[in-house]
Amino acid sequence: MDNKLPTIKEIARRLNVSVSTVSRALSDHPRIGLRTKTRVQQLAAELGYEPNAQAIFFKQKRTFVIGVILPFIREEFFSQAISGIETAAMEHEYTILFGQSYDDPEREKKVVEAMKKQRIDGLIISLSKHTQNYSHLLALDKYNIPIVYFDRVPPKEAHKVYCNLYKGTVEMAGWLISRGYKRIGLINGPAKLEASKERLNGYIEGISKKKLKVDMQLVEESDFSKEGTFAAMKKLLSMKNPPNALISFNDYIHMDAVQYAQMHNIQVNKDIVFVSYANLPITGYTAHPPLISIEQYPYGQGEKAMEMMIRILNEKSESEAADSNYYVEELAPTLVAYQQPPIIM
Amino acid sequence: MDNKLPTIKEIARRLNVSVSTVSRALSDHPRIGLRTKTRVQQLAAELGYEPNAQAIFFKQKRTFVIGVILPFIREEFFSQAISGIETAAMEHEYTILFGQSYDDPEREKKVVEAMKKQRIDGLIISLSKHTQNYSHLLALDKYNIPIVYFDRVPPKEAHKVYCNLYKGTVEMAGWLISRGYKRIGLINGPAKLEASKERLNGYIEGISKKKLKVDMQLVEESDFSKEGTFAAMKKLLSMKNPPNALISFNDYIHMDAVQYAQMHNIQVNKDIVFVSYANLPITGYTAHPPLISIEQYPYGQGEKAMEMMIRILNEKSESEAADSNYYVEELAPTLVAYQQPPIIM
DNA sequence: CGGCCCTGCGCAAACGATGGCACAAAATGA
DNA sequence: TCATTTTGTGCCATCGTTTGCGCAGGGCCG
Repeated sequence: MDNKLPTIKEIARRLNVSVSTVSRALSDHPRIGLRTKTRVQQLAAELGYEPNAQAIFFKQKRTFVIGVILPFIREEFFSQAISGIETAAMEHEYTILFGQSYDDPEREKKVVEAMKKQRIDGLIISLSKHTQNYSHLLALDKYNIPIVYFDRVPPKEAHKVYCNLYKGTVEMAGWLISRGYKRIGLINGPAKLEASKERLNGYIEGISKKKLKVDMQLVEESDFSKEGTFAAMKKLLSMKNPPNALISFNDYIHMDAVQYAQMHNIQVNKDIVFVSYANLPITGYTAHPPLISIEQYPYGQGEKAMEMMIRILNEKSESEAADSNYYVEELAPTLVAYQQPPIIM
Repeated sequence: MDNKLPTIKEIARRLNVSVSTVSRALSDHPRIGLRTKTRVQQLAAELGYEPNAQAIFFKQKRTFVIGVILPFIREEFFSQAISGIETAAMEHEYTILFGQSYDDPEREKKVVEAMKKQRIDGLIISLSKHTQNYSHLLALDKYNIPIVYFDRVPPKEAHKVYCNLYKGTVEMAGWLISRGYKRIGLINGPAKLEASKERLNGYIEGISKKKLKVDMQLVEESDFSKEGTFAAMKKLLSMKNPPNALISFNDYIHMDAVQYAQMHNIQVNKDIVFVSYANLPITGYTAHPPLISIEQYPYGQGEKAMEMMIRILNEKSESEAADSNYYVEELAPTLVAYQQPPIIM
């Protein structure tokens, strides 16, 4: 009944050697005699000894735990991202402490604090949409906990991995225009979000580049709710000259927009061509996936973020010295076509 | 540059008191004088002292970390489940160590071992589909790490939370039959899975109960791949007397089955009525969601699993004594109808 | 005024493992 | 044969925190 876990002490006691000898024998220290080493290792195996990581980490001031905070794991983008993170972590013997912000800065703060308490070695985070204040994240600095941002990254200097959606949007607009779609609508997110600005700027640049003029009436905002998207669609569809192509902020807005269009007898991808960001597998099951999508490589972003983190941690332990420069990895998004649209004009 | 984190020792040194006094002052011990207490607390606040959870947990042999292992976080069922788990955990100041098995027993084992190394306080797991050997999980017993199984639970005695899909399937078959659908197909998972057995037994019982005879030709298996499901569909549709209703193992198989049907000019939910398990939100965006679904409350299951875990941990610390009986929470699944089917006959 | 209790605090052990240093015994070299 | 090196092992401090116990000084009671 005395389920005493075997410790290094226990082994030492039984073998009548000191704990340090056992410690060294187990880590194959060259100064330990072969006989002793064998005896120790045998008994350890027999007892099923496993080092107490807690104790080691405590002494070494590392936990081999990386915190990961995402807005919503239920969004496929993020569930793929965390899979990339996890896989990279396992390869390097790190584990993942998980938390969601639900796009709520308060919750984000709480989660960050809980993780700080646990003394994670580093934090990988995709910011909540509404995070403006970074104090909870800056507080990690004091604890020497590096942060790698991914996907939803802050504008400031920092370690980060992200897709340049500005460029992607420019390309997407160009793609549509070159196929004859000149009235391109955009259902964007709330204007103050970085993610919205990127898309809008890309949209404007993409259209201007083709010598067309931008009609801001074709740009609407959604607050990401179905109602918000429906309202945006209503405005767009009630125009005298409605769009014949529509860029949606992401696949979720895309799906709601399609739903609205269908309810109003619009022929999806005929009357209006729908395109979107993300390229999530689920859209493949929907009746009308976006005609083209901007692939953002969530798995790859996650993987890269984790690898960046590990690089940072290794450098930190190598040299206490200055590491004042930041790693930035910008991925070029790719246009993925599900099917060819009719070329008009 | 000496970013020394404030420790209890540092405070003691500065205030010329002993560390124990500081420790007690911070935890509001009654034997510490008001003056000292205030001085300590003030300096602690000033230095931004935060207790090193690592150290405390190390001493107390608890980490306040619960491991969570899921097959695939990208399945919405599981992403909802982990949200329930996380929320319940936060309420009780626990954090979540996350890992996926990808339905691979080998990987599951690795993840379990990594978590054991981290000395999690408990493990919540939804088993990999193919896990037959429980040795890696039984090994946790030695470390006094309790396990709560959820959703995919083992047949043996254990702490568990799950939906009784046997009952759900009986109901679902009855529902179909009472609306005139008497040739009910079933695309099940591999026969050796517990989850498949439940469904099959429910299917048989549900049909027999209505005094109909079971036609095993209507039961096919899929290995969960699109190809597997397509093959199953092909067999079912090539029957002389094909089914007019189809139960799919889960929403993912359902979606593939619908896709196959559409490719073969079957009128979905007319020629054949499709029903499924899970009731995931994404199916709402598909062209043909299942007509009815068995709601399995993933969020609730997750929440309950975490609460059960906390109960177990609390009891363990209260009494070292026998806790030989297991908690089992069986949820009754609910039939959810998206739309009414035509009643035939 | 002596014994007793309360108040306020410090000492030190403990948690599990690591690693620098010391030291004895054995081996080597001159 | 003695000095020196090598080899194998033990001692002890350390990480940050908690906690049982001890002890001094003051107040109270009889």
